Amino acid sequence: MPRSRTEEEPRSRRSRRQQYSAATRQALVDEATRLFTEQGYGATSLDAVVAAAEVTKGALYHHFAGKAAVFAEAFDAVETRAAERITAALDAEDDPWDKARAGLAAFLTVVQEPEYRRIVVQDGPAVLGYERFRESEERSTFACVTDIVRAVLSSERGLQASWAEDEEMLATFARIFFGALSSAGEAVTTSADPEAAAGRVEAAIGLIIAGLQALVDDEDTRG
Amino acid sequence: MPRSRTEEEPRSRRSRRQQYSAATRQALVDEATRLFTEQGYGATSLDAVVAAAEVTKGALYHHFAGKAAVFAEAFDAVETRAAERITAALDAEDDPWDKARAGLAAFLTVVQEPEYRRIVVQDGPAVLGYERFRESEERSTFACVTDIVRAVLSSERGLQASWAEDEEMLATFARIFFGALSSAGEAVTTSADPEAAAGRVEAAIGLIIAGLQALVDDEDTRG
DNA sequence: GTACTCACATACTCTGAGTACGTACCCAAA
DNA sequence: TTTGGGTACGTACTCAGAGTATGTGAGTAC
Repeated sequence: MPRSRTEEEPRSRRSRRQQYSAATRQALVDEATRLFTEQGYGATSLDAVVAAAEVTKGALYHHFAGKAAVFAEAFDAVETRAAERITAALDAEDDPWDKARAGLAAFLTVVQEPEYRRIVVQDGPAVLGYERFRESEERSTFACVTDIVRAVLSSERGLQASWAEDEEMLATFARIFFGALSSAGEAVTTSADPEAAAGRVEAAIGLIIAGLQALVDDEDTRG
Repeated sequence: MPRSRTEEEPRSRRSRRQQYSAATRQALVDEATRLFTEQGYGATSLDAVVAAAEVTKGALYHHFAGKAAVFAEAFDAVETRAAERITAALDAEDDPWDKARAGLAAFLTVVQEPEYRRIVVQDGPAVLGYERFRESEERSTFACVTDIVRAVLSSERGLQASWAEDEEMLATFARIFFGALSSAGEAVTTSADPEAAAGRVEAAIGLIIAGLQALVDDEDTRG
């Protein structure tokens, strides 16, 4: 039994008009994401986007400030999905080192996807500007890496050296690992044998981590 | 005493006209580099470039295939200079570990310069395409890192584990360190206190390397 | 029902990349 | 010295595409 129209409607908060509007906006973002991924930002015209979404430029400029704003929306969506997937992989593990391994694998998977590679890695910095690019990164994928590093450093079986409590040193380590993983992911993607390349990356990262553990062990044994 | 004009002129290979032409081309590249650095690729019009170089679009399109070709020329120049500077820093050292330290410092310096940040890091991938971007990188700065890693791995005081001879593993390590350094350089640049940030980066990288050495030492002591 | 507003569509402007073509000057051969 | 040709530009254009101004019709509130 529907309530009075004058009050707020809890079942469907948004009016029909608002729902249509949201659908139009979503269609624009979806088609833009697809075209940006296939052709890149520069080679994609807004005419092509609005044609694919079956609307006109008027609709696009009603919802967005301009071409860059559409891209920003697509960019955020892709980055958010990427971060969510990595986070999900992390949440499936309890042990910090298992988290690290799972996160590494998830990261390597994500950075190989066309949407992420084209929109985030290739066009992101140029279109959004490096500053804004970095901010988005900081909130999503980089945050994942920071979580992993923090988990490893603070675990009982982890690295307990004095620099583990230094927040800035932690950020530095996270930044270094993040760059290493991004670059490594690129190497995996462009490799002729991605499986083998991923194995080498995991082995190399594993060695680096084992090395850090060895340092801690040496400290422990010496007192 | 000038020779016959019909023969080749060894002292000045290029005719006056060719010299003028080369100067025009160079002026275009120089001004384009400056404007691309200041405003970015997208916001820089070719009209602004030719105006700054005091020529017309006819001259530009005589020398270059288009806007992207001008950028590619500027890009290559910036990357080449960066690689030369890092190489010079490496050549000043003999010991592999000193090379690594000097190379790290040189790398961190280079990636902080506006030309490199804007043209290579920010706009390079989008304008040239990731494929071509990677190829240029491979020949210049990434080659420097590979040299460092190779030197360290093959030195007597270096890491002599079995994976040191594996070329693909070497490339993987180089790729990882390269990404780590690039990302770390970014962190240094955007830091409020770049000096301190650079110190943290060098400390963190130093720890990672020390960890790898510790692994080798353990192997040695055990047999 | 009526006035009002939001969500678009249409038709335009305008910047900037790329092109077609004209021209002056250098250089080599006659 | 002349002449012919090719190079190195300059000039004037086209055209695609981003952004804008304004019209309009379907909701929505009262």
